[in-house]
Amino acid sequence: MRTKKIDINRVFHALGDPTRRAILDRLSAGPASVSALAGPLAITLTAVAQHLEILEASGLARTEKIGRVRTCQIQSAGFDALERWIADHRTLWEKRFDRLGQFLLDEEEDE
Amino acid sequence: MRTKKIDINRVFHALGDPTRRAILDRLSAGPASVSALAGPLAITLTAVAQHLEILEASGLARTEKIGRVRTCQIQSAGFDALERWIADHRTLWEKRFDRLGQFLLDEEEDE
DNA sequence: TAGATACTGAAGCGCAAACTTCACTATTAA
DNA sequence: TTAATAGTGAAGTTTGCGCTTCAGTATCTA
Repeated sequence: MRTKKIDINRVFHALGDPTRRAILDRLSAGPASVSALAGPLAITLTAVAQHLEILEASGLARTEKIGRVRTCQIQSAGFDALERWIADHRTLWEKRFDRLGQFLLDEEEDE
Repeated sequence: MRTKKIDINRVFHALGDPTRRAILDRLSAGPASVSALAGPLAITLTAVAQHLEILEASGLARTEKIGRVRTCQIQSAGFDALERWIADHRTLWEKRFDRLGQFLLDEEEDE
């Protein structure tokens, strides 16, 4: 199964906005129409549609229009890319890390 | 060991900027001074310092000034919070997910 | 067929955020 | 003690982004 290529830059930008994360929260509970998403958010339908474009382009959501209703749902591709990015960076720096040093710094931080 | 509370909003905002991710890339290879970080980036020292403030506030980096040199390094707290967020949201929606539906959608996507 | 519903497109507004400049302080080196 | 280095602080510029309005189009319902 081939997977669409995800631009990690888009993913981070998409997740940087609280409203878009709220939309993803809502979609976590299951698919929803654009109107349903707009409901609890105090913004216009247009604004929601714009957020959805960004979420789609980043691979975090997918939408499909049937009749006059556009149904939206979460997509894993964006999340996969994000987890990969974290894992990559983590291994890089954890490898060369002075664990004692960090431990001491963490202790000191608890003032 | 008590851990400092991380605001996930700050984390996402911090990671939303490519320059800040470049700084983290560089810090993955080990600690660096502000000047060293500014070197390869085509921006002023002041700009780098501003990015570092944001990275610190989000728990993605820590800095310490010794003499006239401020040394910067990666901090795990921000990354931990990020991974937690992904894990939380993933389980939420994966639980109620129609796997066959997604499979078909993924296939269709490979045009 | 008429009206309501569900969105779309284009254009514009306002603010936050990234970046700059420049003057300044503190530390180290000659 | 002079000069160079490393970074800080405040203030201003500019651009992008989230949002709005408003005028459409397509679809469904009575």
